[in-house]
Amino acid sequence: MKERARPAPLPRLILTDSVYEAVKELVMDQHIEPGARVNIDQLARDLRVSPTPVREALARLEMDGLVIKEPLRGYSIAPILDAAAFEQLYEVRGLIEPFAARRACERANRQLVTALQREIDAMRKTIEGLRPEKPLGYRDYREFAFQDARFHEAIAAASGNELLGETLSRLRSHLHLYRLYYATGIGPETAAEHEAIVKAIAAHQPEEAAAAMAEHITRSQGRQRRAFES
Amino acid sequence: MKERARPAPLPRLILTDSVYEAVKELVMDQHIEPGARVNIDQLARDLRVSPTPVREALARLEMDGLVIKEPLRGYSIAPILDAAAFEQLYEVRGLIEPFAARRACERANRQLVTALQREIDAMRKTIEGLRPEKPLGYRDYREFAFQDARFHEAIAAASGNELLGETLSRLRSHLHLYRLYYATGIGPETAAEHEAIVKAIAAHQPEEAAAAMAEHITRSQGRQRRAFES
DNA sequence: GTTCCCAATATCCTATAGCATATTGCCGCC
DNA sequence: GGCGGCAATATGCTATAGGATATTGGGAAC
Repeated sequence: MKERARPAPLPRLILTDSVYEAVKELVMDQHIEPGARVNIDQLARDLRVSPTPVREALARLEMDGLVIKEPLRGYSIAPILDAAAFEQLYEVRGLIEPFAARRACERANRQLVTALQREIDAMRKTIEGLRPEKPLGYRDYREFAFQDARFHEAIAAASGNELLGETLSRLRSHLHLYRLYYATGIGPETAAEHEAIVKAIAAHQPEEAAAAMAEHITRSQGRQRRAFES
Repeated sequence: MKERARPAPLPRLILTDSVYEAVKELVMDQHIEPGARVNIDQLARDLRVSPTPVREALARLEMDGLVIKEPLRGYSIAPILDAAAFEQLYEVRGLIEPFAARRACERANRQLVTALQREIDAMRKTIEGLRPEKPLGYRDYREFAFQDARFHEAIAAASGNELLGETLSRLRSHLHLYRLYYATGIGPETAAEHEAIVKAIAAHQPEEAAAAMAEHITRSQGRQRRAFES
């Protein structure tokens, strides 16, 4: 028989998936800075896995635009969004998201409204939980960014067009944008604008919902842009 | 010294990229049918490479949605578009492409117009080159599909928003859609509709360009849908 | 002092071997 | 005759070793 003394280094689902998520978090949480080289063997040792799943994970992340592979030099973390890419991202969001909001409103039911409202409440709770005297940790920004993302994803999913939601989450720059939240400052404006969108959906007014979403995207762009230029 | 008698099995750029393109063509050209299992080792032997680049290529293709990975069963070719996904694809295209056409028209110059016109002429040449008595080979459909794709990509690229073009080409279903061209039938309608778009762009009429593109998408959807239901 | 060349190093890329798990066919049992 | 369990097989997953190439540092020549 064989002895079973191996310490089981990771939770073990599909190793490649675990590595993919792990590296994604590593980048998004600023533990690796943009432009830095990524050594495959080193990363494999750190995560206690073999290089093969690391390679597969990096190949996926390259499709996400989060890392860049140069022919015989290896992988490196993609640079942060520049001003032009930032404007382009919001132009595409401004095109897609109001459309998704209109569709979602046309098909909306009670469940969707309560789910969206629950997300808003959670965000308000996060904001209230912050102590002014205590500096904001990256976990605060992280939580806030996730709540924002979940709200927008829920609307896209409710549009009845799955491809629309996929297209939105594939906007590779979303991941980079997450990093920007660090500088954005967490304010109650986001929750208020979300509230306006939900109100229009609850009233079954598709055009109002689309307009509220467009307004939200524009204002969000303005907030991020201010933080961006500093 | 070392002897150099190795036969150099592939052109050798970056092996992973070559495998990626090779598998993509294999699927798009119907050499592997949807739903079929893909054996990594077998594929590696066929292409005369080691399993590692095959793994990386398949990981990328999974992000494209062209193959599916099941936990401990391996990869298989993604199933063809169903009717719902087909309608969703055209809904998204109908949202994005007229916008791209409007932007491209606003920024258009002489070069763009001539480039687009050249593409249309090439497509007309392809159509005229077909002999009625000779059955259409897959190379004919392939050539036609590529010309159509190049036209749309050129407009998206000219929009001034790179992300718009990337978003469009990332619509994973485009690859699947290519397979549909086999059943669509090649007609002169496509070239004529392209012509209308270019005419609007040449006249610097952004709204007309957007309308012409929207009309083209709708008609294309109708043509494909007919072939789709057979 | 600067530039060019060479060597040493590091890293990626390829290949192969061993392990774990899912699947399939067969046999026995009910 | 149908069903459940078991064993054999196939396949994907992990790990490690060796070869090829780009990069970097030092030394010599100008």
